[in-house]
Amino acid sequence: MAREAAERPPEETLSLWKREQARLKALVVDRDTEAWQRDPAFSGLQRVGGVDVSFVKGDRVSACASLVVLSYPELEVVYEDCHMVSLTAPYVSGFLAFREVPFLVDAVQRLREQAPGLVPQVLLVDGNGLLHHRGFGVACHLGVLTDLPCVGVAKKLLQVDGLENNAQHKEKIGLLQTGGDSFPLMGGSGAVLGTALKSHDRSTKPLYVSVGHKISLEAAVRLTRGCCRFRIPEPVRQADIRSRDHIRRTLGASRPPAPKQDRSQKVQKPKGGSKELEGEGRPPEARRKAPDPRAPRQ
DNA sequence: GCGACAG
DNA sequence: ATCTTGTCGC
Repeated sequence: MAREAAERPPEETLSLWKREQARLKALVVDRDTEAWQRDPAFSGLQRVGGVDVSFVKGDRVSACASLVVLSYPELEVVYEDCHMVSLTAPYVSGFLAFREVPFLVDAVQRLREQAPGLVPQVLLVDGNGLLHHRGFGVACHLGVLTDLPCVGVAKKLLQVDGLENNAQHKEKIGLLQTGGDSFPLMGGSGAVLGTALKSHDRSTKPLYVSVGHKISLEAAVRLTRGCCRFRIPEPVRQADIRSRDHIRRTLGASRPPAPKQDRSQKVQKPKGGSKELEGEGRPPEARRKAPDPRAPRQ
């Protein structure tokens, strides 16, 4: 039971998945469709969503899918939905959507039913959009299935279509100066597949932003930048933090004995109902608003 | 056998 | 993805 969530799918399944990706790819809209996307200050944008799926260590099928909605430009969480799910597909590079997207679509559906007024105007997705083996990453997949504008935000460069995380690439990264600086990721065909973005002043590793659905790459990059308090855009970061928290709470009660790790030295647990973290430990120049997302000065 | 490999 | 403590800096 549920072995399919752990084993690599047979080639036949991958073929079917590729056909599905090709079919849905024809429905992707890679340009701005909303008025706020064209506005220099994104005026009209009020809600940005973030999705993520966290996993249970040592369990190949249990996971927590989360969808959060943040106000813009304040970036405060106004909606949260964490749901434990049973995975049916394994992770295979290039097919991430078949593992995670069904649960994210479910979450969007629940939101549409329970709080239509809080449905986000755009979703930031952990993963790639057009920057993908077949030009149809998880951000495109979720966008097409929900008809919501989506942006792909990956933490690592997916090396496809000639893109490589080599010395030259690292050199360009080193040239990025301040938050908002970026450079295009050009595929072998000459088409720009995405953008490497320094999401804030002190961040060594860039974010790899690409179009998911119903948004232009330029707006996608500006929006991502506008959602960053730290390196990871707040919507995705909150979705991640909360889904992991949900797992801890859910597992904490129904989990065997703690493996009793004996560090015959130091180490002591806080042990209070302390909830630490969660954005309040922010830098000196704490912001009330997101950084001005207007086009990079150059 | 070796390198790659979003999450 | 997951595990994991401290540590250095603003």
